[in-house]
Amino acid sequence: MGVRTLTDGVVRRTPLSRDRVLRAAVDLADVVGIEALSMRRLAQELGVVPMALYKHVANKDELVDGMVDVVLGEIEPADPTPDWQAAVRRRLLSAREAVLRHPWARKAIESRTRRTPMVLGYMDSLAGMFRAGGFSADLTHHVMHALGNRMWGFSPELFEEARDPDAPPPAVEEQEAMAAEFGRRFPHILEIATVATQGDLSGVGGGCDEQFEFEFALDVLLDGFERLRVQGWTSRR
Amino acid sequence: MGVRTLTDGVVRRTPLSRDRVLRAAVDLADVVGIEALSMRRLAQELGVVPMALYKHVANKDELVDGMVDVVLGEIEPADPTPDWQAAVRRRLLSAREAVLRHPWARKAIESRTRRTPMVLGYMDSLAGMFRAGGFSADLTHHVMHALGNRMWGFSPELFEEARDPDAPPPAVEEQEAMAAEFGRRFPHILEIATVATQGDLSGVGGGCDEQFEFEFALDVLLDGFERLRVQGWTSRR
DNA sequence: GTTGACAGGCGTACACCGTACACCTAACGT
DNA sequence: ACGTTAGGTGTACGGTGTACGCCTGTCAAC
Repeated sequence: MGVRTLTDGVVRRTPLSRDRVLRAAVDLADVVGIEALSMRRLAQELGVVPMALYKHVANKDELVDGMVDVVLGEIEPADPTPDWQAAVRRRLLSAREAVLRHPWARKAIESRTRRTPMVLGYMDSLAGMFRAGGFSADLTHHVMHALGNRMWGFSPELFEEARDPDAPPPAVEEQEAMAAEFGRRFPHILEIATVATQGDLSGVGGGCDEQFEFEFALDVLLDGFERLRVQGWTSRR
Repeated sequence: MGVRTLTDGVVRRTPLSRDRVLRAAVDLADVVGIEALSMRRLAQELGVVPMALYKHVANKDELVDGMVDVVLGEIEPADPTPDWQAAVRRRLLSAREAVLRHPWARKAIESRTRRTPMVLGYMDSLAGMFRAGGFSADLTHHVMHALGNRMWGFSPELFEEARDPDAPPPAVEEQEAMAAEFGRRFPHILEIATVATQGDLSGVGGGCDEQFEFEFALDVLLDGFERLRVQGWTSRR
């Protein structure tokens, strides 16, 4: 025991803290992905026994909640602008940047159900931007719902690339046969993919410019919102 | 062993099949929720050993894919209408009904990454409705992305009710104190909730009419789409 | 100083999960 | 009559989250 005391006196770990745990979790998830993030793995990364984490985090769900809060903390604060549309747009693109820095954040946000103060704070400030832009509380409410997950800076990936990266590209003839069969069954999707990739079908679905899609949808929504606002839209009740 | 043969001859289970497995999984998930659905539990429900399932389903992911396909099979097929907007609207509301019948479907669809033929078929037919309505392949592409998960008939729940149902309602004074604190930190959300619930704050967030929110957002999008269509919108490339 | 509370890290243990692998058997085409 | 095979069985492995009790270093109060 004396020995332990001695070495303890020399090398002392910086003690854990909720903050250190969350940061480590974020860093780990950035590297290995959210599905490979386990309490055990995280503990190992921190040079600590798994149960030690539970002194700082109630359970894994709360850990993920905290991780989301960390990401949200990276979003630039709202800046006051007379043009609500530009302001909201800028804010959401900033949120998008934060989310894109952490590939796991999308899934984490989608799966979360608890609304932490951080989450509420963000939503509140966003709602405030609409209010300041002249939206009624009523309209603001529905507009927030209409934004949905896009208020976190992402839209669902319709064609998430499930391509196995180290699988060899299939033979040309086989590829053509599959394309033919595909085109017979799903002609419109083929057509869309052809247009989107300018004819290069070698990675159907992987060729979507997600940033463009996000801004496209966002602008459709914001324009629609503005139209409703100027015409004094109100839910009849 | 003779005994076994004898009883086997008398009571013979109807054999498993991929279809029976999927249906049982859907029914089970309807009752216990998707997170309580395990291969073991499902096998038990079917009166079979867990590994037996793997003769009909490659793994759990594929099982869930199949379950989603079952739900998608409940969506009413497209009906040809000159009015693309009404047709799409009707279709998505039908999809919504199917998804609402299976509370787990939302999460399952969100988490799925593989696009089964059934999924592709649905997306293809939806894209076809836009094409038939006069949308260019280009615009159809982006419009599908903009729909996002709403094409499956649901939008993200911003305020999923995390309320513990058997927790006793807090004392009135305590509730008021919390409301006061809440209002100080999140004034706009409080405001919105007040409007949405007509002053009854006894279940903030739980009072949203999801159906209304879905249709509201959908209409904003569809109207925006129509506007882009008539003005001949095209992505400059 | 001594002591006692306590915050925080440790170790063990449990129940559950998905699924690889070997086996056994009933049904069927030849 | 017989080999093949589809489909259900049993066992086992490595992983998960986390409940519970212990042990120790720190620090406030006496």
